[in-house]
Amino acid sequence: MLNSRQLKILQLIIDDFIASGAPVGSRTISKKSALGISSATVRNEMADLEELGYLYQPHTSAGRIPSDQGYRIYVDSLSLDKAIGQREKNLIRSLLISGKIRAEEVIENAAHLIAEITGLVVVASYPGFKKHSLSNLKLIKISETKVLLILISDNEVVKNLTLSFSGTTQSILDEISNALLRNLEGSTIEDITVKKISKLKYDLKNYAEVIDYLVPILRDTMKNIDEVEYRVEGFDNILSVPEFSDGTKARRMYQLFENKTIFKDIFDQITAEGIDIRIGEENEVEELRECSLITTTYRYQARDFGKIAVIGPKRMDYRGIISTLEYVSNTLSDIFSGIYL
Amino acid sequence: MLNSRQLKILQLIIDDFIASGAPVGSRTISKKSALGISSATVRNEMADLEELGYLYQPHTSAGRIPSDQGYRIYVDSLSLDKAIGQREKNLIRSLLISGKIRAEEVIENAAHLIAEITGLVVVASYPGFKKHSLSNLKLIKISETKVLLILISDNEVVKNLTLSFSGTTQSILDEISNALLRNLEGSTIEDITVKKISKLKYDLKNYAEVIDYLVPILRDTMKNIDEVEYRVEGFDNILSVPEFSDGTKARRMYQLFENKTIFKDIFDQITAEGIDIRIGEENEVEELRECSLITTTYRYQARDFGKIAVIGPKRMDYRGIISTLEYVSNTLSDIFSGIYL
DNA sequence: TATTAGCACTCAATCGATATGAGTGCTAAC
DNA sequence: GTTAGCACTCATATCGATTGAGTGCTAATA
Repeated sequence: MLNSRQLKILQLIIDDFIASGAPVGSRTISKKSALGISSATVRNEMADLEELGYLYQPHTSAGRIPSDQGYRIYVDSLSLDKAIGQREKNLIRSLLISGKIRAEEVIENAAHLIAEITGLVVVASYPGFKKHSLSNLKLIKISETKVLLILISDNEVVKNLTLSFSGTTQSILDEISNALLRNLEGSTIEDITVKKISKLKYDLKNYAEVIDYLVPILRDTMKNIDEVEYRVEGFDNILSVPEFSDGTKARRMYQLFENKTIFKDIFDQITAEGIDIRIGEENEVEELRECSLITTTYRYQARDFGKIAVIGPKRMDYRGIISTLEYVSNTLSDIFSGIYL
Repeated sequence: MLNSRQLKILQLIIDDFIASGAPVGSRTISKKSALGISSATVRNEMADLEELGYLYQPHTSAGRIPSDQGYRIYVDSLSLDKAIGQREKNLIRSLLISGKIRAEEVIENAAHLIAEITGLVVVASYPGFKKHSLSNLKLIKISETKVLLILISDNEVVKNLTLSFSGTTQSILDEISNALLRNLEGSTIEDITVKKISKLKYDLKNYAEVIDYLVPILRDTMKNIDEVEYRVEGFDNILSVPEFSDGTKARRMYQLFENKTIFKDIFDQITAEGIDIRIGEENEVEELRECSLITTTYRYQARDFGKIAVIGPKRMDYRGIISTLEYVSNTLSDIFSGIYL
């Protein structure tokens, strides 16, 4: 479709636009390119590229701006060789392997780091929970009226739930905990049903009354476990991006990031491993139609995938972001596979 | 210092400025006031009020804007009768007593609600931890290499800490947990020292080796417990306030709210119970010099106080905010004193 | 046939001059 | 003490002219 000179020109225009944010004129390209081509020739090519839908003019006498299609060609033709150097890689690696033990903290670190490097907003998902099997469980007395339920999945995710539950002692709770664990260990968390919990009564005949009281409370509480949680880092970066710095837009963005269900939808759509790029209108989510979204997956333990997304204006440094994201997600996969423990 | 007419005029000017955000002229006040006074008279009074430092003009031919001192007089002279009606009170009460069990959730709810009502940013502190005594403790195995330490204070705050700790079983951990609790129960959390933990060795001679291994890990982890944590709600509101909606200012604000140590300082300064109002330059924190900060305390259990602050432009609805804040904090005190359980 | 120089044309952005009007301060009269 | 009246100030809005970056088209050139 595009000959190599057209592609070259398109790339130069987009590079320039990403850097400057202003429509790019033919003279700029004529001077920049090593093609030895006059501005008039560039103009002709530009007119062709516009006809093909890769560029457009905000008004007649202005330069060209890339369309979503233009960005798409540009991104697809990017070579990522040496987009980030060994020094940056070493820095990233050393910052991520910083002795944090909890997976959540490692992920927050990673998201924060990417936000710093890219100057954009980063959303990261924590490892899943409900589809994993229960590996440990404990009931702990908080006060006369409250009990804490700790659930641990086999992918090492910890959940705290508080139950309204009076008139018991820690030693009773310990016995119940042990019995519950014996009965439930290995079931996936979403499979823990009233039926399974109720079996406990046979196991702990002495506490039948307590169990009857506990069962409905447990069931209600388990329903409220969130499947996946998200972390947003670097929101303030977007406030410096001219495209979003006006109050109304910034506010809409903030509300977008507050609404975690949207990110469930976004992440659920992305099934392929590796880098996924959505430019402008390619985003199904209305609110992101003016943005580009670059997502990557990292492997968390054997079967689980976590996701990290960078969100910013379409005018972003795709090369650098893709490389950074790839490198960070690989490092995370390494960390979670236990290589650095 | 001020006669009653001057005070009345000052109040009218500030009311108008709070509503409109634009400098207030003499004609506006002359028409509005029921004083039956001409604009010329108002101008004379305004000139006096300016001389006294309660008003100023952004430029010669503009109306007046209240100074920090002006706001101070205004706020001190506010009557709060019926600032919020019974209907609003009932609504607030019913939304707060919504069956949430965890104190953190109740506080988040409250902060969110205040942010909604006031249209401003709300910062709330969670109950303290370190100065309270330990009431329960449990070590729970997460994986071959990780152990979860749960600490519960007598004011019902729960902390999770993850330790890097291999080669043990849950039943050993249970024994250690029980022994630890026996030794430490009742000590305040900040008083838990290596010495106290080390005593364990006499208690659990069989596990001396495990204890030796555990002690330094425990000590390091305990050091990293945050004393107080904060919740920020309604940041997006500030993006709609003209005074802050430009990108740079909004960003600085965001970073202010991200930096939780600043709120430790701010809250620590406020020692009195009840409502505390800081207007503009009255704030010690540089970043809040263009804002007003209204803080209130609620009683959390017997000895503990939590704090909630509303932050916004000096041009804010003091009457409504103070009343809302007072009502919410009283309701929280009631909830935490157990009245609604 | 592809390239380019040249030129007329477009249009956002900038600038300066002018007008508008909200609001003041002062004075003199009530 | 209050107020009508008036001159004055100054931010803001308006309008026309200018500028300049950039285009599209045409005709000449390689």
